[in-house]
Amino acid sequence: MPPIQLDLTVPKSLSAAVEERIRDAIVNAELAFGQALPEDGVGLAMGVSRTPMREALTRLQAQGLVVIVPKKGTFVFDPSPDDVDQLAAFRLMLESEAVRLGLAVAPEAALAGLRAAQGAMEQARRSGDGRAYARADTVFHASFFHHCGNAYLAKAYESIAWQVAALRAHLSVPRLHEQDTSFAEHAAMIGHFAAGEAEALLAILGRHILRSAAVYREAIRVRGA
Amino acid sequence: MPPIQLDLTVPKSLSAAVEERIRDAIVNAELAFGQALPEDGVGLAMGVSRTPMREALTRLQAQGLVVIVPKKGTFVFDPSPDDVDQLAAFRLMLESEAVRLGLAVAPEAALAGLRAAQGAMEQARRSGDGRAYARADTVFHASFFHHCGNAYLAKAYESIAWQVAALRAHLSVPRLHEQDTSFAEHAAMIGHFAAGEAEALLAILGRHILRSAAVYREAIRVRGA
DNA sequence: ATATTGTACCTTGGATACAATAGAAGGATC
DNA sequence: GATCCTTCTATTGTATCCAAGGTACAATAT
Repeated sequence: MPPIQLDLTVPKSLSAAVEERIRDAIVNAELAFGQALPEDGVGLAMGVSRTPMREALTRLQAQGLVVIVPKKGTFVFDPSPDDVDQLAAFRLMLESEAVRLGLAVAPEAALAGLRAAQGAMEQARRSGDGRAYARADTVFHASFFHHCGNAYLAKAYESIAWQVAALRAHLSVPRLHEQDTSFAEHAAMIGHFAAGEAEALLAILGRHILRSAAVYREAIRVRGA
Repeated sequence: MPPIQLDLTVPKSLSAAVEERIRDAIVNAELAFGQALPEDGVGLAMGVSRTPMREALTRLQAQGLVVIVPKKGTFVFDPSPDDVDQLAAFRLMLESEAVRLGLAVAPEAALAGLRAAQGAMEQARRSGDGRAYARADTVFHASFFHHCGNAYLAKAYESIAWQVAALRAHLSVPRLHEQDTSFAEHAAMIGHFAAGEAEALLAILGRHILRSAAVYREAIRVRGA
């Protein structure tokens, strides 16, 4: 007899719910960079008290999404152009390693994840849903880490992935040309991954990441001026 | 008239103090792997209430030093042999990149840090202070990150450095031969760093890290049996 | 007019009380 | 004697209260 499998939505704690909600708000650009987040502001609006709110903010700080200034308050992170560059460089390092490990450890599983994400991206593109495209983009890159076999590497990526997603949401200029280039690059990466051609893949990945970083840096520079 | 400049030691928050204290206890092997840390246990012994204790534990979880199980309790992290391997592989990746960046960005400053740490190691070795040697060892490796010019890379290292230190303290067999090998390797790394010989340095670094990982893995395997 | 000071208000830091849940112990029943 | 059910305890999750630090603005003295 096959084992019974039931889906059970575990009642997540309030602090976890608040954390997710605020994170969504940040990565979906509902909250502006630098926006203040008083503990009794957002929390009371959701009907929770300051305690779970504080926990949520503490964890969000660990994810780099908010900055807590002692005795002053908590604010949505506000990256400088230099931050964007450093973030991209770090991301490129992590993702390159994840690609190499994934090819060595579980190429089939990783490839399946990549193709699923690509399918979602294609669908989003056809329906013109920019937000869905961005989500699928996030899933695509996360696939490398889900199958790299190193939990620490994956955790490190998690610690910056949300910041990257937030940058995408805040600063992406919805130019169709950009999306075309991006989509083509993803397809090319899948091809190289399937063929086991690590170096060719990494070359595209590097261009891919550094180009988007340049876009974000410019957007921040202009906005800051 | 020049502006008045006075040093004032800012009293750190209770939660920060508790966090440091518990972290010290873990990395100095005062607490065993898997040891339970109820919120009202350690906290009350230090005269603080559960609130700062909870905050401290939350942050320690982000540093990988404790594991919080919902509704069950908080426990000192308890790495498996596989964890040790993954941790070492991740650490090697981070540190290799830090070395490359350090050589490119601020070689003099990094070199000064390395030499200072080496001095401390030598002194600790002469006085036979194993704990001081371990601390200096930690400082040595941290030097690469303090001068790599990438805050995200440095932060990622921080998120695992304490775990590495804890492994050292819990599992290091104080064999003099090991310390001799370690000391010689550090010296060789400084030499290669000063000469700008990245590849030679990285070769030693790889051996250095993977060898200690092998020691820790074996120690955990034996203890677990 | 300007610099300083007093003050009100806002925000976080910490403590305590209460609610909810998981796990263990113990007893009753078959 | 084993098993199931109950109860009890230990621990975390959440709410609320008080204290302390920080900011901004108005009042005041020079």
